[in-house]
Amino acid sequence: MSSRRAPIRLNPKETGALWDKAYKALRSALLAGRYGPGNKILLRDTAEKLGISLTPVRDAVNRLVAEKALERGSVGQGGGATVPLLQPDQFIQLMTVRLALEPMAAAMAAERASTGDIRDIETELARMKSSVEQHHLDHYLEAHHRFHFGIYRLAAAPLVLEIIESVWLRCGPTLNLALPSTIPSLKRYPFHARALQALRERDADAAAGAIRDDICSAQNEIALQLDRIHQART
Amino acid sequence: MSSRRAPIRLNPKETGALWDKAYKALRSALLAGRYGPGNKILLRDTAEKLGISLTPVRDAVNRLVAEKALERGSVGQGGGATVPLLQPDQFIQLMTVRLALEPMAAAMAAERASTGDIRDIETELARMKSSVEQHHLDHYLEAHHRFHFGIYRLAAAPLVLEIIESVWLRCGPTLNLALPSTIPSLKRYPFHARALQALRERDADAAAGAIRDDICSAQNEIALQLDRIHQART
DNA sequence: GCCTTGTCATTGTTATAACATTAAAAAGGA
DNA sequence: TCCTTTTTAATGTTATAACAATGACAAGGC
Repeated sequence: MSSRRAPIRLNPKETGALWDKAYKALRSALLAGRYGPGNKILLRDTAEKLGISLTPVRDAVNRLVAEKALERGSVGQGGGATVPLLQPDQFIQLMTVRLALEPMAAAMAAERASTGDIRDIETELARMKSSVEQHHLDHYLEAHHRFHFGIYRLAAAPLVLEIIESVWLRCGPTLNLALPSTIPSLKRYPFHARALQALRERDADAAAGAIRDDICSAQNEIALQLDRIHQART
Repeated sequence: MSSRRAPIRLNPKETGALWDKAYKALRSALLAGRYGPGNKILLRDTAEKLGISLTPVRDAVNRLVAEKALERGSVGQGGGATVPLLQPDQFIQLMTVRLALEPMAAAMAAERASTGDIRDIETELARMKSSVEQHHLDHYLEAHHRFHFGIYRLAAAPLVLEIIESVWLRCGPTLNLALPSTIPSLKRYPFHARALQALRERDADAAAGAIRDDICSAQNEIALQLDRIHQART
């Protein structure tokens, strides 16, 4: 028998806890917009889809509920967790938090960005542009996410990054709900370009300003859509 | 056989989910400082103490881990969840987030505060003062909490309030660790008084400034203590 | 003596089954 | 026909037992 060290994994992919697998599956489905606001998530359904038992799925859903990415319905037939549809004023509140945190993170990033870092951000911006031109909504959203977080990561403040991410997770589905009707045009390209330029110049104030304007612009655009949706549901 | 209906509750108080009972028990123990950083929480121990089974305790612990109020150890003998002891730089990051959110909330509060609201805040400030004079650390912490959140609640932005609260929950145990050695003097009384005065005058900028200075002052004071603690543990 | 190695106790994880609860469908009566 | 009551099926919750992983400790070889 070989030494006990060398923890050979006969089944390398099967490492890790099952609830984590369920958590990641649900989380990425949420971020990718595969679930829209109001969609129900049933424990038994999900467990069967993933080929595991109730318990780890329940753990994963509970965790997402704790992070406010999901809401729990009551038990019984109408049970299940649902993706929350934010009220317009709740949406504004989350955007207000973004407005407080993200410009700050961008400013911190501008003070530390290396040339290589900036090249990565450029890549994402280019990807956003081409995704829009080819009407690839999914690619656009993904690149948009990576553009923003590529910048914030440079702030070298992982806890701040994590809090920003949790706010994105909460607005995400609502944003995606309102987005398809308004084709993601290049309307906000100037803001992103300004942010990138500010990074190049190590100009903290300009970086913060560009991100602030970007968020404000998005907020105005989406809030209108949201109001319309909520009126229609009355 | 009697009817299956008639959901008579022999034990009316025992309604509600068990995991919620466990969650509240652990959370309030944390906020009260009964657990300090580094303390371990074992599932089977806690389950036995509360007289329930493993599952709901596990749910509660997992939720607190999701909220970052606890950290999970690995499985096995050394398992269990532990109350995190923040590294100095992590502490700074959380304070940075507070610095971004709380002055903003205070500014919003100043624009809406009614006379009755302000009277409530005054009460808490007086309570803080007398608690310090009588060296009642617990009372001081409680009043301090209520003073701040009494203000932020006036911003009428419950989601923002909730995010601020989650940051407090994360810094809480670490703050309590460093606090006993530095008697909570009246050093920061002027900041609190300035905040109150700004509320009276409906001066948003002044309110934000007072809260900002208060947080900065606390950050400087505690960061020093934290550094000392971490050096001692090396 | 010291290092390896096997065994064991401890503890989180998962699966399964019994339970409780709820909403919707079905049945019955005015 | 409509309202009330009963039933039923769907679904989250909890308990329990089997499982897996990890660290500690003791036994044995160099």
